[in-house]
Amino acid sequence: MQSARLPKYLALAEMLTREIAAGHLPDGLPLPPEREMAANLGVSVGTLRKALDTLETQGALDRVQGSGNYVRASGANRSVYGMLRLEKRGGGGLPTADVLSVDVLPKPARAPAFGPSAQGHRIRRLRRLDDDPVALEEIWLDGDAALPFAAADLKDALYLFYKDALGIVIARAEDRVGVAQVPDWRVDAFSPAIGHRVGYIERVGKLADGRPVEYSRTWFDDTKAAYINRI
Amino acid sequence: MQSARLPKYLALAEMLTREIAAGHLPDGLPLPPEREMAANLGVSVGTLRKALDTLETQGALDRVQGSGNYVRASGANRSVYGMLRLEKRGGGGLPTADVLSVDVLPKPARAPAFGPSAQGHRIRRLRRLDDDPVALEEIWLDGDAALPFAAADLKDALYLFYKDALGIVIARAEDRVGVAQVPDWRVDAFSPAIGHRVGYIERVGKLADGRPVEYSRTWFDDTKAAYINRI
DNA sequence: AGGAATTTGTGCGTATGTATC
DNA sequence: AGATACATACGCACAAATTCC
Repeated sequence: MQSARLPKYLALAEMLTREIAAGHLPDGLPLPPEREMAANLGVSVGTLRKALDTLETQGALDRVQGSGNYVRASGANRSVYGMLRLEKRGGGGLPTADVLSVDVLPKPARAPAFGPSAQGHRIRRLRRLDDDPVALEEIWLDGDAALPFAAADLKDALYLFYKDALGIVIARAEDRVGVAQVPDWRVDAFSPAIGHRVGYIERVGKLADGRPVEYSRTWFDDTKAAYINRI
Repeated sequence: MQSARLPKYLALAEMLTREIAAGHLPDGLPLPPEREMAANLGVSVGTLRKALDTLETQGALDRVQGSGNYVRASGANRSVYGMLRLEKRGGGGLPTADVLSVDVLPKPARAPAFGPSAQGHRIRRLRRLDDDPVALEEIWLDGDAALPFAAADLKDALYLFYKDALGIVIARAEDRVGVAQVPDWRVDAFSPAIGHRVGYIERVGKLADGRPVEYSRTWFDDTKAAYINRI
């Protein structure tokens, strides 16, 4: 059961979000008219509009009838997207993810603090770039926000789920980058075997007021993907 | 400056939400196929789909490809929609609202408790049914959640704003229904004059755990609208 | 001030893909 | 395997808001 091809409008939205997050489209920049833009991108206006709608709900775009579409590259967008950013070794790559499991469990023993609760929500994902599996990821959210959520809620864009459903906006983060052993819950699609040493990132995500709310660990196949920290 | 006509797809979404909230469309009910439904309602499939998309993001509908659209009338939907529910005297009516002001102020003196802060966010609205002004409404949210929001964020569907932007889901509420004088901030469109006695509702909205977070007062023109408490 | 041009929003119809039954 | 039903994608026409002259 392999991750289905991403619809064109979502691929477009991801691409545009990436361009904005990377600073290639500066804040306030008016995009070309939709018809023109659609022609340049080789898609219909309707498809482009669905992508732009997605950007707008992310807060990355202002759409003004009669005027134009304006980039909003302010703070949150960039850092939220920057969260756990992976790229292909040559750069780029369309990010997707398969959610492997979602559970509520006691927090892991050696984890840094990320909220008051003793429980945490654990999400495990297989991350892909251009459909190629490149990393395993384990994300912990503090259990105090007793929001029930299912794997179905967690689509490709996790940062969207954070912002829209949970109201969480990760403003800052601290990373520790190193090497670690592939965990024992590795899945078949991910190449490196259990116990092998691979690139490893440990991250604590914090709200604007500094409170830590998220803890994540990522094991990546560094023959395929590179980790880029843009925050 | 009168409230603009609601687009067809939003009017449809409101109508369907209302039907679900009222219990006319029970939980689990499969809707007719989209083409058939669109034909019955006299709209195009695309327009219907935009409305159904809205319902899905509200959590009031499950859309399953190849299978059908299924009503989800569980808890939150109904009570959230039931919040401050007004209908025309004959029943029904398409609800909209003009936001008059949004401020942060000390909480009113004789208000019941609704959160720890001494400050509150006050929202004043003119509520309409089928564009006809039927009620004045004043909503207070606890000021502790220091979420800045502007009038632009408060569209017709306040319950959507609560859920999506603030993460607040009103699970229960206590009402006091009676008669009171029209407040001194009455606007011209609302018929009864300041000081006249009209239908009045005072409500405290509570989270699932019982904590009060919202306090509202509504003065309604009971020659035009009736108050329906469905919780 | 006002009208024309530009640009996004809404709505419709249709064809094709894909998941489910 | 076939039928059914939702998902995606395209294209067009008109409305509404803004901008420009």
